Amino acid sequence: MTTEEQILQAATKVFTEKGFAAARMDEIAKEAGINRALLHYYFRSKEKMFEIIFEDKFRSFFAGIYGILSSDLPILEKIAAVVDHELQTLVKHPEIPIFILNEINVNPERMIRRIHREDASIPEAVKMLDAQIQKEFEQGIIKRIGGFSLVIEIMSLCIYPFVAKNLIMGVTGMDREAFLQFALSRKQEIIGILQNGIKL
Amino acid sequence: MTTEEQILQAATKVFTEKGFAAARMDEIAKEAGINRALLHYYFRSKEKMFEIIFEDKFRSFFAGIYGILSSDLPILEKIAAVVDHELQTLVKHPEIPIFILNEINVNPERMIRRIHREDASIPEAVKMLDAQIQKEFEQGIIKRIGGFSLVIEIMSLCIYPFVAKNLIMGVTGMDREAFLQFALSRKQEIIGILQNGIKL
DNA sequence: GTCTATAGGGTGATAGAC
DNA sequence: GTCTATCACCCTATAGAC
Repeated sequence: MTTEEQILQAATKVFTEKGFAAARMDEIAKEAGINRALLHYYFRSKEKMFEIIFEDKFRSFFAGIYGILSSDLPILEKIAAVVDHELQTLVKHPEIPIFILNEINVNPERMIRRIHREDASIPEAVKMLDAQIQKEFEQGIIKRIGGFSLVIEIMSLCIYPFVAKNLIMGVTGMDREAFLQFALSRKQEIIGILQNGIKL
Repeated sequence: MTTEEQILQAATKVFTEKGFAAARMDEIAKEAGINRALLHYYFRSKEKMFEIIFEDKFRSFFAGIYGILSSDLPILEKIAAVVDHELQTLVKHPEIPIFILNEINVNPERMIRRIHREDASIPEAVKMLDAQIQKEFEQGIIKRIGGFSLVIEIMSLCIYPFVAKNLIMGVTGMDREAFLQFALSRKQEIIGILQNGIKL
């Protein structure tokens, strides 16, 4: 692994654990096993490093979802596919949600600007979903619901446990492994709840 | 309002907006319209101030839920009551979830210790819920489900939008008022989804 | 109680040797 | 490319006047 990759890996760990404000360049350097000055040699500033990592995490989290949302699966199957994909991603990267959501919270304007620059596809995906729901509703397959509400419900059920991961682990005494297993075990339950909610 | 109250109010605002690490004593002092030194006169350190505010927020968020969870309402009504109470609290204090969850994330051990000291009632509430579900299941009223899963599902559907508040507002263009209205408007939908999930 | 001034320590960033 | 040394700033906390 190159030094640059070592640094990025270390920085990813520290930034996702502590957030931008509490992260220390010194800790990143130690984690990477190199000197503090070298971080600046490769990435110039803490801010630049953070931006690279944030965009990478943001993309890796939302990539794939649009593909599924805009596929031509019938809505009930689409729900199952999105939930499946979401939980797979979350189990692989359990730290992403709180990392992204917290940074957006600390600095909403900057983060929203960045997201808009990166990715204007969320509103479009919701529109397409609305159209599909309308169609299947007219065909008498499902209830009429809002595409946006549906997306929020899917996200809520999938993502929230990961946002509250440390609270859940602390309260129940689960370790990391047990938590991930618990999160995955809810898949069919979540899909069932969502499908029940829109089936006639 | 006394100086102490002014400080607490200002500190609450800054801590909940920025989190502990990014919050600045100077900003709190300016917000309170007083001198920085006075913060230390009243509260000694940033940490002490934070602890007071964190515990207050944590309590005000969970207070009331146990009462409802351990009441003798049938489970379907209990769900409606919890969701109603939760959304009321969230609309009044929309900033609490990400504040609490993020601080737990940055410093899990310390926060979990504090929570255990404060409040050991979550596991008990879950146990009682399990017993009630078992009873109503045997009476043929509802499906058999896990009390813990149910609690997670309620929390997910109620809390997640508030955790993602700034993302949702940024992506949709809603302002604060519109967001709160949207969040409240989901109440019946959430209750319906949850009740459907356990009705026979 | 409230202020000004400043100590004291940490943190991001840079200069310069190798 | 990688290091040591150091700068310059920021931030919490305290001392001391009023």
